[in-house]
Amino acid sequence: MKNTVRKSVRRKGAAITIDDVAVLAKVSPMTVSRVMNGHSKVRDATRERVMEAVRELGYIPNLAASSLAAAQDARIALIYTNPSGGYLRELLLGALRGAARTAAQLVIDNWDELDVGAERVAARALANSVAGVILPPPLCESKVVIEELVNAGVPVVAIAAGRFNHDISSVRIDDFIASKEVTEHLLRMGHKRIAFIKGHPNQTASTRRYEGYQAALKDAGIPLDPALVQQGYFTYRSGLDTVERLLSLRQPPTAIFASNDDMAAAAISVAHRRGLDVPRDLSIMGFDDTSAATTVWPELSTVRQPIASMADSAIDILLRSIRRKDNDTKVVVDHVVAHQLIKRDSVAPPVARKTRG
Amino acid sequence: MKNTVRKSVRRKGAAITIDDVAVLAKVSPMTVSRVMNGHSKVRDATRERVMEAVRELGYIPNLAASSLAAAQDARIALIYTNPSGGYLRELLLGALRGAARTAAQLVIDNWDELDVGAERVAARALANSVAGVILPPPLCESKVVIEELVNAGVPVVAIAAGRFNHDISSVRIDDFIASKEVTEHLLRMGHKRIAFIKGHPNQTASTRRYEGYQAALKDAGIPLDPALVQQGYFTYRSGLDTVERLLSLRQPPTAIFASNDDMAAAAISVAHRRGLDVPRDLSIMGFDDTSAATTVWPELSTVRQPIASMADSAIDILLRSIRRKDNDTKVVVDHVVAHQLIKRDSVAPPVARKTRG
DNA sequence: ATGAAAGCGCTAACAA
DNA sequence: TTGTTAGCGCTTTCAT
Repeated sequence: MKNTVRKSVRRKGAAITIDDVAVLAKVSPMTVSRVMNGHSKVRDATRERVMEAVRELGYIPNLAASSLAAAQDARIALIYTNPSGGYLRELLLGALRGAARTAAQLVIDNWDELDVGAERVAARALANSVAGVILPPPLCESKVVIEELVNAGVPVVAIAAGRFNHDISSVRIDDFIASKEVTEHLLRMGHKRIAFIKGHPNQTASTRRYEGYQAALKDAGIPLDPALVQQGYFTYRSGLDTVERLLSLRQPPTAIFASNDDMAAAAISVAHRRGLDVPRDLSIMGFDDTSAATTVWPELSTVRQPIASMADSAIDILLRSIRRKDNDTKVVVDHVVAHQLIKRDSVAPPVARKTRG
Repeated sequence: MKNTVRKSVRRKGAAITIDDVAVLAKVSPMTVSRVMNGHSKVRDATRERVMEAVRELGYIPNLAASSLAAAQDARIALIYTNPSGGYLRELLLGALRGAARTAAQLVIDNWDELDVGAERVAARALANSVAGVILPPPLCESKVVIEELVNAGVPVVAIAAGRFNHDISSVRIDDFIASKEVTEHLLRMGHKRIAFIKGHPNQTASTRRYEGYQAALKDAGIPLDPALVQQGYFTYRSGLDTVERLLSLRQPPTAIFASNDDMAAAAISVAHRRGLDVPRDLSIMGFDDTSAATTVWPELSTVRQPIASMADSAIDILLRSIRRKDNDTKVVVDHVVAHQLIKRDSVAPPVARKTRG
């Protein structure tokens, strides 16, 4: 019949704290803290004892307390525009995971309706309220936003920006190589007339992907046919329009490489409406491997860009430079991660066609 | 030339704290706290002064500190399986917003690969590590998961469960009414042969939607044709198969009502492949209004289920019952929110058809 | 209506 | 290698 020791006037929950563990393991709370955080300077025997107590009590550290104490509670913003399809979902999932892992506080915001002036104002306000910012395209290429943020000394990481901009850190794949590989894959299947649907012109990644396509053709000794290159905008709608045009050509392509999955999905739709079989009559490839790629029939061959883990990494990078903030060295890194060619069902060798005339 | 008062050995950032505001506003930190939290007992003049200081300093409260002090730092889990399309994205966005608003700590997890035994184990572990759980379908109908969680006394809220289960709270729309309205919309347009694609049989919402369809037909005096009712599974793929069957009927439907947007999108795809124009030759309606609805052409008429704000509400409900945990009264609520019929381009009156024979 | 004191659970710095 | 002390920024309780 032991009395509950009321340590204080307050104390709400009966949650297990570091002190409980410390008592059971017969060490100081500090040692428990060290064990939990993987600090090396703890004797193995001690560590074992602590872990045992942790397990027995089902102890889970209070993130709020630890961030507060460690002054590590960084507020990180993820600002997006154009919530294009599965892209945002991946982004969120990754950022969330990173935030949970590091006890960072994630602030998500949408700046869809902002003009340049409003963007500047918003960026300035943002700079005052967060310790770091994650910028997916197309925001990661907004001069005013970056300028405001950088001037305010807020570390920024651009996700999937297409290229490294030395002002801010970036996490990206090599869009050029990836795109080249896609084209080469199509080439290897025997395609000669490969159309390309460009992405939104305001994004560098679009350019890089186009360059990859060009490079592959050049390597293969195939001249680029301007009629086969169409300007898209990463939207499903723009895919619809451009593919219409492509398939109305007197000499239509046997394969279409769209700069993202949404436009590739649109290509399938148009092909079907015209009575074409995919991939028999027309091969189609996308880019990104978002959920759109597997929500169409046939499923899209595409390039996997690991958005989620890229967002996760972005948080690490941000946190590193936030904590180093005392030093005067500005840390800007360019983190290039591996992409992966995903072969599904939207690509096949071209069938021999009756030639006109 | 005043000296910086180094309050302590530590102190990392130069973040603005409640004390800074208090000094500027010439009040105690406590009053600032009250103003920030909207407590009523503050004189208007005082409140004004504080707000002024807050604005001038750009003060933003430290969530970690406030949750710690208020002992309000609840860890809330959102467990999902079947990351079906835009659904998860909405869910995340809403939950995130709610978590940020309330300083709850969100834990996201995927239980896709778990069998019943593993689910039970996972649920038990979960019960020990979080203060509340949000369960979207189909998990919100898992007997073992709910049982473990409820037995452990962890408050749970089911999102979009289709009906209220008195063991746990729920946030949902009225699937029956919504579905009835969809069918009535189709009926009003003049359709008589309306096919229905059921959702996954393991989800009550599927049943409710089917019942709404039946009720509308009955009210209109139209007998239900079993051939027009197909079993789907909420996946794009299942939509493909069922619509194939539907359109191969000797007397095909003039309209298809799919239990979610993914299957409706599949319907469009199949229609196009068969050379049918949507909506001229075939009207199609979806359900949920996820991103899939606007990532197809023509854009889908559908029912908007406000998943994001439902997730947001779920956090409130959870928090309320977590804080009330001291009391012995268990709080279980059924929160039904409004849905909305969204008319876009996939529905039109049926064209007169040549009758056979 | 406002303030003072105390402490939420944890960890950085320093000491031993 | 381990413990002690002080305090992160905020809100509770209690006093005024």
